[in-house]
Amino acid sequence: MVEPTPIICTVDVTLLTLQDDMLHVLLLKRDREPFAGALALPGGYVHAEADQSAEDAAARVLKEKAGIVSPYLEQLATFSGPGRDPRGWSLSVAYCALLPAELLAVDGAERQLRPVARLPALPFDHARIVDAAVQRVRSKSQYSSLPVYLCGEAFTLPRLQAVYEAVLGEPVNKVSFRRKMDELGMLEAIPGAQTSGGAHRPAQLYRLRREFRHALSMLDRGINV
Amino acid sequence: MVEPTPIICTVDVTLLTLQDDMLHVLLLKRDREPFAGALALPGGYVHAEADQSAEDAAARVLKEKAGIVSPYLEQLATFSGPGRDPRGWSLSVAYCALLPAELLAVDGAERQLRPVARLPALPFDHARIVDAAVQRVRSKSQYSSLPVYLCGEAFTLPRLQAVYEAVLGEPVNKVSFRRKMDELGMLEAIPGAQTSGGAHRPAQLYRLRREFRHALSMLDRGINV
DNA sequence: CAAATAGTGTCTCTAAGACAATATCGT
DNA sequence: ACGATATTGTCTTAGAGACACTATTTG
Repeated sequence: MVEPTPIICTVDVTLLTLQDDMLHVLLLKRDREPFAGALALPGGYVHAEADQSAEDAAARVLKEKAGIVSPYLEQLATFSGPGRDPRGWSLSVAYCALLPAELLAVDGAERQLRPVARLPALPFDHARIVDAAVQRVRSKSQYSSLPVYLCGEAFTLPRLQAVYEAVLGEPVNKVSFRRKMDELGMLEAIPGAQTSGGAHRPAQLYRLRREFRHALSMLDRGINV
Repeated sequence: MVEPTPIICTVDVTLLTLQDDMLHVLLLKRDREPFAGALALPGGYVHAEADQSAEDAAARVLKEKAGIVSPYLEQLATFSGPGRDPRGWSLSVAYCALLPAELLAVDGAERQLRPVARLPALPFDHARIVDAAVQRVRSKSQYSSLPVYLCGEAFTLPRLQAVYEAVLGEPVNKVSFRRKMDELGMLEAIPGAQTSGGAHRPAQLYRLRREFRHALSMLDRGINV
């Protein structure tokens, strides 16, 4: 058998963040064909010369096209077929990244955050990719600490709870939430650091324990690939 | 920017089955380079001309190389990099299939079932792929009905429980198991059908309800992509 | 009826949610 | 002291597991 027809190999990254307590996705204005000028997910070719893996390519694309280095980058799924890209039979490895909104610079035209609940029409099969990302994040948030990636370095428990609620789209029980966070043992109170300003009791600030900074706890469900 | 260097696009399928109450994986003797003669996962190029998607390619490979049409075929993850295939920078979309052992014809030399707990050395990164498949199946079995794909058409509850225990590698509570199966409402007793032969009470035979034949219940955890 | 496995009833234990009391701020 | 939000204590409830009992077959 001979080498088959080359296949277009790309990566696409769904970068999710929280704005106004709603999940938003980063969209970039495409600067070349196909779909030049349209808003789309950051994406690009896998470069055999530059990349050591598809994940490397995703990180590179995110850095080059959006100037972002995300601490969380997870492979979602791979989408493929003859019809998803007008250039021909293509295959795209989709990734999902999470970032606190504070670390995200968006300028009006080129980079935009759009709420995932009201997306514009997207080129390729990017709508399906965003759907898969949101579903994955929701699902993992039910049993893992994934939403901490949407908070900054320091956060209060009420704030973290609000983030969980925003991601899950439903209220969570306060007592159970705190019990769970306590059991997980991933957070530590920042000594002496508390919120201030409101006309009410200040809240304790927490941060991820060092051991968990770069290793998200999945409760050993073995879901992550 | 010009089109980048072509990338080798393949699929690999981890077909798991149960033999002697242990998970086994199907390995084929490779008939061409690289690694001709070695045992490896069924795999092959994605054909832009023939396949409508990578999943199609996986189904085709399984059919052509092993003569199998699996009712369950799930995308696992995509593995890529310059070093995993001696032919060059390659990308493989890995799939996981499940099949009852009765439907699997293995001849001594060309096709073999090997226990996942004692795998021979495998070419490429096939060992990692099998690991990912086993992990995924174990994980999903904790909250879904996935193991029914390892049983045949009809099965008893004690048998199904044994399958769960084999997959999970730990005993499961009989009462809870039956309660759960009952709640799920996916099984139905086959009227009048019972096991026979043993010197003991016969067991009721069950089958998947029609609604669930081709739609595995994931308990709405939204894990599947 | 004895042995063996199938199927069920029920108690206990654990985890999650509801509810409400207490704590600590700014005004 | 009052309003507001944070934090904690405890009761209730739902689900999972332990255990033991009943049921049905063959020899």
